[in-house]
Amino acid sequence: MPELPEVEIVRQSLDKKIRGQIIKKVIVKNRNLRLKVPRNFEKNFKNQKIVKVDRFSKYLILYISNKTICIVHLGMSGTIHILENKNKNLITNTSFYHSLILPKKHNHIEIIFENFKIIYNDPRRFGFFEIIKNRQYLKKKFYKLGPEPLSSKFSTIYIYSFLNGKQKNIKNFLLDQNFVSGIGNIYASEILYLCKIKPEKMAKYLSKKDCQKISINSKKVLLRAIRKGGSSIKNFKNTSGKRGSFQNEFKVYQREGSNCKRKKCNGIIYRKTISNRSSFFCNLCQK
DNA sequence: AAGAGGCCCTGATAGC
DNA sequence: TGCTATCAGGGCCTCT
Repeated sequence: MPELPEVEIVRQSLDKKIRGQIIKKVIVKNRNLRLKVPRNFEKNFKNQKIVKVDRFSKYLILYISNKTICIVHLGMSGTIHILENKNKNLITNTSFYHSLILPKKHNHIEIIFENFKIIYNDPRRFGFFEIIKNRQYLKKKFYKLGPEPLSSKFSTIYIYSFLNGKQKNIKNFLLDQNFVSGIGNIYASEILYLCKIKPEKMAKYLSKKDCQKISINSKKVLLRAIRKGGSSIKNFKNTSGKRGSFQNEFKVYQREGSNCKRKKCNGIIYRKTISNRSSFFCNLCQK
């Protein structure tokens, strides 16, 4: 569910809240996430300090004082909530993913600190928590993934040479984490709109200029989304104004049947299923 | 090797 | 009201 900007917003608020804090206890209520939560998971955290909350692509990386690393992936429906001790009903709303009311079901993991606890909620259970004992393994795990779209490695040359001769549409490539890591279904559509490239265009037909547009617009869209606090699609009940607002700026995503936002374009936004995922695009200005 | 498709899971919504 | 079908922001595995 969350793409790079949303995970980054969670990272920022989580780091602010738990960096330097000591974990009193961990409770796992359901181990059946996408990866089975291991038996020694709780023990690994007890009385340890959170050194830092980092991120690569859509993965959160928790550095623990005992030199282990906890990787968290939110999957499609994972959310993190912060529950303060003083007032059992108060949930700190530090990012768009935090609702003021804790969901009743699917609260799978609790990490308890002295004055508050963080709760991992995930109805679909596509997310996971993984403990990593050495950094070499972490490197190995991320090594096979493509560069982040925000990094300088995601350059015109990289894109052009990677896609050279590839018999697959560009939309699929933007979702392919081995090509570029962190873009998901919403931002893939938004990026291609800004590039004026239709999602079904075969990668091998992209010019260098197209690749340059992809490099530039990926950064542009994602950075703006981060500044706007990410995109909040689900309407949480009783959330404060701290939800993300990038959904208000979508040019194509979920705008099927609406007019193209480009001033001189009379196009209509279409939705088409490509490889089992929805793609949104303007029928006129994206070629 | 590259590319297509199925699958993991629950919940919200639309249509009959 | 209650059924069924479809869709949802991800990523892995298998088959060709």
